[in-house]
Amino acid sequence: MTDAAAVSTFQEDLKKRCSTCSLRHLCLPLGLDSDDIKRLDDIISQRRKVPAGQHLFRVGDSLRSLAAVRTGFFKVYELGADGREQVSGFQTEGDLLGLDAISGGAHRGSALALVDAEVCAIPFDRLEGLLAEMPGLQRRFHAILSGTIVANQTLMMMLGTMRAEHRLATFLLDLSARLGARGRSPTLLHLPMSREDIGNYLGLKLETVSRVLSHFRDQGLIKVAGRTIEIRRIDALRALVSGVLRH
Amino acid sequence: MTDAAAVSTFQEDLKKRCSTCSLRHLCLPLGLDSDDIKRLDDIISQRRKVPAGQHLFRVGDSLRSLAAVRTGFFKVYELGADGREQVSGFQTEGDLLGLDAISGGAHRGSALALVDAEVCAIPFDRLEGLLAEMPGLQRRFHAILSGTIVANQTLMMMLGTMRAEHRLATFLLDLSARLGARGRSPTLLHLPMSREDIGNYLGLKLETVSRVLSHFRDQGLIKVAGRTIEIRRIDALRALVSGVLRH
DNA sequence: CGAAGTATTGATGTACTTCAACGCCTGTGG
DNA sequence: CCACAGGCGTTGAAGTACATCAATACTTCG
Repeated sequence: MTDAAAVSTFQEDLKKRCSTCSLRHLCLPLGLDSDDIKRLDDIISQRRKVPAGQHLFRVGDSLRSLAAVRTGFFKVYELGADGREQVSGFQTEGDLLGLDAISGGAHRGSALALVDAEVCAIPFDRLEGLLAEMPGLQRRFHAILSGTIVANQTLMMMLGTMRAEHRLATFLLDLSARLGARGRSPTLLHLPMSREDIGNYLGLKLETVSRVLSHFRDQGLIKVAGRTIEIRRIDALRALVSGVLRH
Repeated sequence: MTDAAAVSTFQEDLKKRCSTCSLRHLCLPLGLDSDDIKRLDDIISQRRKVPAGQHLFRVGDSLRSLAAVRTGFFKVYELGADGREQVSGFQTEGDLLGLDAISGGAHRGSALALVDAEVCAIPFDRLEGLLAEMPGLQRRFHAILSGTIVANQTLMMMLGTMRAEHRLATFLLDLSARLGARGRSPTLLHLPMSREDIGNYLGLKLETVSRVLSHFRDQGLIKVAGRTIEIRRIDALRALVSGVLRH
């Protein structure tokens, strides 16, 4: 077996592991050699189950590990000065949790499992060591951090300028795209969070969320059955967001 | 001269350089040795002037360098699908520009100098190389990226839940704190941006910004003279934000 | 089944927007 | 020097999108 073939085999092996571990976006395609793969594998092989309703971490917990979501759904929220809750995001398969804790060393928010979930724990100190030695991984990690900044800015734009309908449409399309990218149905969504959580995330009240969903349903854009939503006319939702049907 | 003393001297030297270069937050305190300092110094020593009204970069420009603001004031904004502008932040002395471009390699927004400005350019490929070799610098850089995420989440919370008065108060306090941390007056603010820019950033219309500022003025919280604002009762602004005077 | 949490829908209230008029400042040309 | 134009900011009046309050239905689970 040639070296190249050996590397290739190892990469295939890693791909499988990462696939089951929902770490595709971190692991691939990095151009790793076999040693690198072993060491990365050691680090990311720790797993942890989090039952529905339990926290993966809470505000103030010190950062030991980042977590990559393998299965399930998390809600990350913060508490304002006056105790009000603010949902800052929903994480599912393939998403990383804990990035906000890198600055400061302690978690800024709490991560609650909305359904039974499993995560891969990535000890941060060991990851830092690997980053220094693996330029491809370093680049990928920076891209993830930067990508999180971009995603937040997109949400900011939404909260700053969009009307309720646009917000909901954007939310549904974003979820659809993320689930689709992970091999799930992009049209049949099982939202594990309440209307109130959605509203909180989008800067709306739960009644408004409900009303807008009903409105979409009446227009034939979606089909609503409790927390299961089927997107029927994704093109129309996109048109709504991009302003073609504005006003 | 002992090694320790040599290092200390070099750090002092770096501190001076970085101070003039507004890079204190990147350079210190890292525990660098003399070689490291030289190499970092090489990288960050490139400067560039940007006259008022000109762009440092525009959407789509490929990322060559990050930029640390030395003097002046920038507005970073993006264009939505329908062409509407969305201001995503104001950067001044000591702030880094271009972090959102790390993922994707191209700038997601445009950076416009609101007044004559000067920046230090930090070639990104060379910075990446240094990060791999300098653990302290790597950690600091990750902290900055993560800190940007946190700052954006704070803004998100603001846009999602706060009322107009709270937004303006938060905006003024944030600006005051940032300027104060860089040795400028925390109470006498020269805002180089228009009311429209402020409103855009905060998710409000320019008339609302004007009204709220007038309201603050009538309450004796601030003194307004065009784009110069003097904070007179910073405690009252803080109380407003923290919800003590809610409703 | 009953109870509690969650979702939908309606009626009313309000914070912010929109539309509009006017004042202030800066620069430009006669 | 004054006249006038064009930006920017302030203030008022009317409109609207969303919040709030409230009643009813659905869903889940002991």
